[in-house]
Amino acid sequence: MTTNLNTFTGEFSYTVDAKGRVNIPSKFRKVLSADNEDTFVITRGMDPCVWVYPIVVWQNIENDLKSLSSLSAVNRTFVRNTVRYATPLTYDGQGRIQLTNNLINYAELGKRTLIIGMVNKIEIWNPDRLKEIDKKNMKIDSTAYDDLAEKIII
Amino acid sequence: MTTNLNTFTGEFSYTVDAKGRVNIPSKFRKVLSADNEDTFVITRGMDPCVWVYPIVVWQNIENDLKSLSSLSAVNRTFVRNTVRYATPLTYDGQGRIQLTNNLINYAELGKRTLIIGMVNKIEIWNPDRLKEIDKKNMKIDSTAYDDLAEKIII
DNA sequence: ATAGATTGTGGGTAGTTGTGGGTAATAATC
DNA sequence: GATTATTACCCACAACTACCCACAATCTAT
Repeated sequence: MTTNLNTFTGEFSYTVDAKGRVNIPSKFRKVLSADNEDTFVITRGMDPCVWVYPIVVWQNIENDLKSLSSLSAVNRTFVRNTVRYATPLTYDGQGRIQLTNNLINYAELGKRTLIIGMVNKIEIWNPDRLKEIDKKNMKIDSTAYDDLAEKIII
Repeated sequence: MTTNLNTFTGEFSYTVDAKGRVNIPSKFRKVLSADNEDTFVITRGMDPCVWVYPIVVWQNIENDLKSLSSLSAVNRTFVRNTVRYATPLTYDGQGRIQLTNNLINYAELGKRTLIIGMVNKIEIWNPDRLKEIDKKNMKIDSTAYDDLAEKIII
């Protein structure tokens, strides 16, 4: 395969079982670089969903955060809000990760979930919540997209 | 797992028992480097909470403090306030540390506490105090926060 | 088209973790 | 020096978690 490592695309439908476990799509597991050692970091997304980072991607974020001095109140708040809900975890023999109750509640996850590749991370959604957000975003002024168009050639 | 050593993330709810002991979450103990020899330094946080450093991380802070000349009154005050309440301690067979009364009073800790990983250190909070600070920080001038968010891509 | 491998889902079990309390050793007080 | 208070170490147990096995559905390859 020639796809970029640690890069995720596509949408998949999976179930959260009674123990709070979800499968990471096999396609995603296959593009993980070996130095991840089957480990992710899960945390709150900016939208009401769960964000899943390969550990090597997350470690870059951590290293950036380490450079911020706690003498500044803004820095303290930023670090706290960023890492507060972040949990590292390895997937089991069946390729599943164990979600935390905190994150299940935050993203209002039920049995059926949508798992979406977001290039450098993965999102886990309650399908209904995603539909709501999609509808809301339809109304985004298209000039916002125009700004992006200058940066990204698609 | 490949997680960074002496690096803490996540939020956990624990109890302070009648003897003033709190558990250090097992996930935190597991990422401690061996040269810590199960030892932390606890001290006053800049916010109303207790800060817990792995001893090897604290030693770096001490070294930085040594570089500050005592000719400056600001330096003297800063050094004094930083190390004044710092106490080294090891955790017991069950992974608990014994808090000092001074710090319990300062952070107004009751039975229920929140333990938060702050990357290079750990914070122990009274949940109510943290809620207050969270609320206050909502109103923080967001330009400083946005500057940070541009530097650190999450 | 069929056999074999892979993948998603469910459940059981043994070990770990959080919490409480007890006892011995140490320190403090009179 | 005797008594009390404080601290350190050990044991117990319930709740939880990680790991293992099972199996049906899907995909792959010959």
